[in-house]
Amino acid sequence: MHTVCENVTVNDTAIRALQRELPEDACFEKSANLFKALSDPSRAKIIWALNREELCVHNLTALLGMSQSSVSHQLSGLRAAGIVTARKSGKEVYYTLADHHIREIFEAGFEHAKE
Amino acid sequence: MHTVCENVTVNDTAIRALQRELPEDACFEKSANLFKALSDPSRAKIIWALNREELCVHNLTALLGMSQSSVSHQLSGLRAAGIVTARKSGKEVYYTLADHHIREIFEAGFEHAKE
DNA sequence: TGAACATATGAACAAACGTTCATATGAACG
DNA sequence: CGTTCATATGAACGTTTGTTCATATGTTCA
Repeated sequence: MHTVCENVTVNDTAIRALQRELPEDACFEKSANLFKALSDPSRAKIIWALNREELCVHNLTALLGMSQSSVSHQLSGLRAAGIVTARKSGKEVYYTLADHHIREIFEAGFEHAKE
Repeated sequence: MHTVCENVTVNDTAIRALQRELPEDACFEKSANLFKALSDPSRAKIIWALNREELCVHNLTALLGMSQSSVSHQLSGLRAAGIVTARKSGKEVYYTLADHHIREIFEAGFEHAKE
């Protein structure tokens, strides 16, 4: 039997109880992927901006001082992750946040970050 | 003058207005760092477990099927990021989530991730 | 003190990431 | 058509990240 440190509040059986509740690995991966989308300053800027209004790639580029290529690459990742949706209008492609959960999670983290 | 794609809803002056509201880079970095702490499956597991109860390193190791070293390294990062706090008791060190904001943000993202 | 246990930490390494550069696609308009 | 503008995409590159292995620190107890 492997050794597990014994103490008053948590013992082996408590661990086993927790283990039965432990969600599947896939859950943790999905959740991690969601947070990963928000875990880079450039993406955070993009998301902050899209949380204000629908914007096209050029707008984001001009607003955030990033290169067009970088913005485009990041948007492509965000779209693949289901964070943003794209709407094509002539030459331009307009992006928006995909749903209100994203807004809420981002806002909660962003507000918390500035103490 | 640089070119910005013109259209009905977003024009140059709207971009400039947004730009004035744009938070400082440091804000985005802090926010990104917060989300980064939640953006890895291993850390997500650790945080999920600590969201249930205070646990020592060995407990986490046994519960999550990770190596002791890996758990320790991750906890050290999470502590540096202010996500968890440590309490020493004899040989063991017990970890807890640092505050309720972390709980709420993690729970919101975790719940959203499983649709 | 010395052995056993719990945790921390440094070096090494492969994998993932974010940017840039160059170029491709595709729409608008003369 | 050909040019210009908006966006996408692939390759290359340096950086960051997460894990492992080995070892160090520190505590308990005989």
